[in-house]
Amino acid sequence: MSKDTLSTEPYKGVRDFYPEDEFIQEYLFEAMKTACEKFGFEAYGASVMEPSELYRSKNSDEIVNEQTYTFVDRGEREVTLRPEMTPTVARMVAGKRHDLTFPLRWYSIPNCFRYERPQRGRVRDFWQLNADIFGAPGIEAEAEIIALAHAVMIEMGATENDFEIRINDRRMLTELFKGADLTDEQTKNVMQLLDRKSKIDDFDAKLFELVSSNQATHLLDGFAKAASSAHLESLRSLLYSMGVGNVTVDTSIVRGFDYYTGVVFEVFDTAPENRRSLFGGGRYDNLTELFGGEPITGIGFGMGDVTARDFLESHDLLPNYRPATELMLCPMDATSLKHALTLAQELRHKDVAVSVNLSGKKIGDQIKQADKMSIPFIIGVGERERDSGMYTLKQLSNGTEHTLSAEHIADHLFSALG
RNA sequence: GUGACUAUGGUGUAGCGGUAGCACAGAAGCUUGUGGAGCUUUUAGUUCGGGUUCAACUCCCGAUAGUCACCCCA
Repeated sequence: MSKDTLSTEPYKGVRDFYPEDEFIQEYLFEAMKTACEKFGFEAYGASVMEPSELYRSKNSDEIVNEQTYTFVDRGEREVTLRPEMTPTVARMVAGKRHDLTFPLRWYSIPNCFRYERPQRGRVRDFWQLNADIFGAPGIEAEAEIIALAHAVMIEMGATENDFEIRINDRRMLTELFKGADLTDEQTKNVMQLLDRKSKIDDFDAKLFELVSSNQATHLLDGFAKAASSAHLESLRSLLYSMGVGNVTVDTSIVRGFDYYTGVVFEVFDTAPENRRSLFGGGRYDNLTELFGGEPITGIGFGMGDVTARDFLESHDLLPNYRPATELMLCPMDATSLKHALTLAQELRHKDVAVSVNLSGKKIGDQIKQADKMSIPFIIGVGERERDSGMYTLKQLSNGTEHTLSAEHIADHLFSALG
């Protein structure tokens, strides 16, 4: 490998999806899509490029988070590849607020970009299911969103034993912080500490470093008492009645520190070797205010493809690869190749996914290729088939063969595939 | 951004301070209409750059890349 040849490695932190990988990816997206549509959500989409202003904080000119891909275009406009979908959907909803019918149920599976150091569960180009309900302030919307998150997991083949949904309510914290008389700065720091609580073992000591001992005592007392709230208990019992049984209240769930204002939740893997947060979401009330007008309340979640994939892998839930191609025609000579091309068209009209082997190799090698590609059926096409119009459909998985006329191939193949 | 660990054909792996092996994959051939196999032949490698040494894939330093953790996680 000399230095003047190009590397075949993808760009740092991004992935290639070879057919086997793409197959899993499509399986994930299909599960997400199926669950969302069962819940009455409509799909939307947008460009990966957004004006950088969308990610600037209101007060300062700085990008809210430095971990973005940002560039200047030829018209001197500053452009950012979306690091998340929520500002985009807030922009879209705010822009058509008078035309849209609320409450709105929308979902999308966009790819997002973050300039971060890659590691397990984190890449620079990832896909994320975003599902949100806008304009429904009640507990029922919260139940629907959490039930949807649950349904996505179930759709991917998980059982309730494989994961756990932990819910909390930020309003409990807001009141507690008010009671302890925390400054905004302290609130932010305590939130961040709380978010890491399960990962560290000196939570109390750290808390005393952040706030005065009176405040810390007040907070710790509050954390101990605030095991739940009437709202959370109602939500949990509502979800239970909807068949969502693996919900627990966990007052340490805060979801980082951003726009969440009410109920927040996080989905955890219950596998002992992988007890981490898979994804989460919550209620946000002020997201559309950047665009003016009356605020629109929203609740939603985002589920990344990387952690979803890791979850399926560790629970042995990944689907087995199956190629899209159902049948390969294996011509034995040049004349048969032309014949195979017309036969292929005939079968394609009947919705069979047909490939014609163009290698010119011997029939044995062609079968080998089909087998390696996991294509389930082959038909050898030679002089005998051309003359008789009868073809032998061979199923490679078990070696069974059936000799059929062209018009019966499709039906036979589909019934064998099930 | 900080740190730790790793780096051998395309892939997965041995190995030793003194000629780099193996398996799979790839290519060619034998068998010529059911042959998915077998056999033969063959292609292809020590990440890069310094240093120590008579001699470095091996030891040391640096770079690069990957992995993992921290940070962050919108």
